Amino acid sequence: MLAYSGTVGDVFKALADPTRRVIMDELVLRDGQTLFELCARLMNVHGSQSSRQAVSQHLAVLEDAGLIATHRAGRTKIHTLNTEPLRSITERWPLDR
Amino acid sequence: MLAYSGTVGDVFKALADPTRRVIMDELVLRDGQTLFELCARLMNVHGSQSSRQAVSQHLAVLEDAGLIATHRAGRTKIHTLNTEPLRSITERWPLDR
DNA sequence: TTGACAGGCAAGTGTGTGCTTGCCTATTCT
DNA sequence: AGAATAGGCAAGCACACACTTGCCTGTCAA
Repeated sequence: MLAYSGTVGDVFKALADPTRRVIMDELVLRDGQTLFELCARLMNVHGSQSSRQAVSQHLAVLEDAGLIATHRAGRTKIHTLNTEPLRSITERWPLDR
Repeated sequence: MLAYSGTVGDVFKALADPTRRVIMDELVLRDGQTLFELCARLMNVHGSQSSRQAVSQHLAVLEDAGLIATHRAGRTKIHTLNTEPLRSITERWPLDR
């Protein structure tokens, strides 16, 4: 039971940023990472140079769009991928013509 | 054989705008429309209030992203939908987990 | 309890983007 | 030929957005 307030447009706006797409890629590789883990992996694995605050704001956008879910574990925050909103894309504009 | 110069990110940026999504919707309903036809239908059918120039610029963005193809017919320009770039979305972040 | 760790909040900045405005080219009709 | 039609080009404006900066809150270890 996921509770996110994103509209359809928020999904596209969220994915319009290249850094946020890389975050999605990284969560596909390893789901359930914290903010610091994501920061380190974005730098080392993906060559991104985003600061912690920048990544944090990107994660907030992705969460508002419903593309990731979060829950706190102690002093860390676990980010989990949710690709379900992407389904509406191919449903809206069918691929087979 | 479609020739468009759009990158992956252009597809998302193109779909991040609500007016452009409505244009896509309208082209699903009735493919191969001209600029003026699209302007009229956006106003009457979809309640949009975009000017001719605004719609024209939106169509250019969609064409750069490879989401529509165009060809001239006399003094009109026919816009044809192409949903193929959308396939890369679900391929990049698979839906079934 | 004190310090380090993980993250959040809010204001300010600079670039990007959607839209308008004004004028231009090309094609069709009478 | 002349006028109307269909669309293009380019400069300017206003707002949105990504990012920084600085400081604050909560959690764990010593």
